Amino acid sequence: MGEFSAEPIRTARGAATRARIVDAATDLMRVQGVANTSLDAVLAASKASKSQLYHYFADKDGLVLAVVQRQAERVLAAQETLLRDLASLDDLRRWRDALVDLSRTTDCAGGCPLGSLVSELAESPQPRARLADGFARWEAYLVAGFRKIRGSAVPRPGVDLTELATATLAALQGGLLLAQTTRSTRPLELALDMAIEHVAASLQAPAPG
Amino acid sequence: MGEFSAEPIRTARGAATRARIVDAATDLMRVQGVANTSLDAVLAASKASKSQLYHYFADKDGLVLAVVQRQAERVLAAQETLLRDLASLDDLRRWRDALVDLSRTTDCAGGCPLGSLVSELAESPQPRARLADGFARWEAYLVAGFRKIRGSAVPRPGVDLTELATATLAALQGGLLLAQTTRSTRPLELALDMAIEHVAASLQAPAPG
DNA sequence: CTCGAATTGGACTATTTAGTCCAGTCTTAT
DNA sequence: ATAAGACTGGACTAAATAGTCCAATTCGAG
Repeated sequence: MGEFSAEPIRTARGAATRARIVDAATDLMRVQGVANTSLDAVLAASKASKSQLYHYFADKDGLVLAVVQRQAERVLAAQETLLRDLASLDDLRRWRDALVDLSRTTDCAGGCPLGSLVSELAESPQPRARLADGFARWEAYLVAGFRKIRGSAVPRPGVDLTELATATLAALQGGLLLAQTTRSTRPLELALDMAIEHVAASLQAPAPG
Repeated sequence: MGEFSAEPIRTARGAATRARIVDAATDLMRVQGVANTSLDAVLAASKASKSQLYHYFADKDGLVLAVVQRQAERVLAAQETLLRDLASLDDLRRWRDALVDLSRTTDCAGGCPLGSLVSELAESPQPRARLADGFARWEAYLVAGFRKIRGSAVPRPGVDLTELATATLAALQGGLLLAQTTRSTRPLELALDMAIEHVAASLQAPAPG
């Protein structure tokens, strides 16, 4: 308990083995869920052995923790790319379109790789904390973008960019969840459009009067 | 496969047994997840025997299907009560407050009883279809409320009440997911406030000019 | 009451699963 | 080169789990 792995890594070979296991587990748990992915399946997919797995992880919970971390890194890296140059509302709309396209190409299956982990892991303290951290970093990317969108305009009083990002991320997550359920990108489109309108209205100059 | 249960129910006693099993399974799967709830645990909680379970359900998938149905009924009954008399934006805000309070009293744990089932079951056709149906009925309640809010006002062109309901439900689901992750009701509040503003703006008379 | 059908109890099986263990191989630093 | 220790292969165990089976009990209609 409390350790990230049973043993620290001493060699590059060991690090590669560990990464191979985590990557395979991340892929499998993404499509099958955490509880439905057995360690044997992970070992088969990563061509590793039992002793390798238990050399690097204390138990399945330890592996799951690493998987959460890995999935967060994947999602955040993708989002960082999409959001890095965000500087206008049109850029935000292009971000929306990219997410919708991404969802469409996977037939809306799977939902958000990070969001899907929540219902299975949110009652376990350590995974929950890492998921929360992942979402917080995601929000930070949005906040940075919103700041650039607002630019040098007069800040509208009472508008908190962090809260704007939280609402936007909620719309995204809920949109993906409904898209996954209905197998249609429409809920995602509607939710993100609502969020973008909300951002646009909030970043405008104070209403006259 | 394809059957709701292994056997039709012939007596009231049998119906009661079946209901007892489904209720216990629904409770357990709500807090532990579907995959992490064993049939033995369901039987212990419902004080039923193996043969009773397999008399009424073909297999675990059959039971899960009944659980999805049951959970949808529970959630929709609660929402129907909350949304039945919805006729104004202030009523909508009270609905928001009720959901936030509900989330707070459970310490934001568990998320939405229906939404939490999505990530575990959305890749199985029958459960997914029932979840989609549940969300559709939920949206219908919202649409009915929005129609009353709009009342006899001039309909703003291009506003689809169904789309408004979808976006609102997405905000709710995403808000609950983030609330569950961060153990704070704040994301839920922000997401629902955004949705309500969006509804208010959409149901207003067409902007002048 | 009585028979056939519905219902029930619970032992039993086959499989899967997480986790253990140890002997053996590779790496690295000296 | 060589020893210490990192790393690996895979057999093994104990527990949990889904699902089977049949004898026993209860119910409802006549």
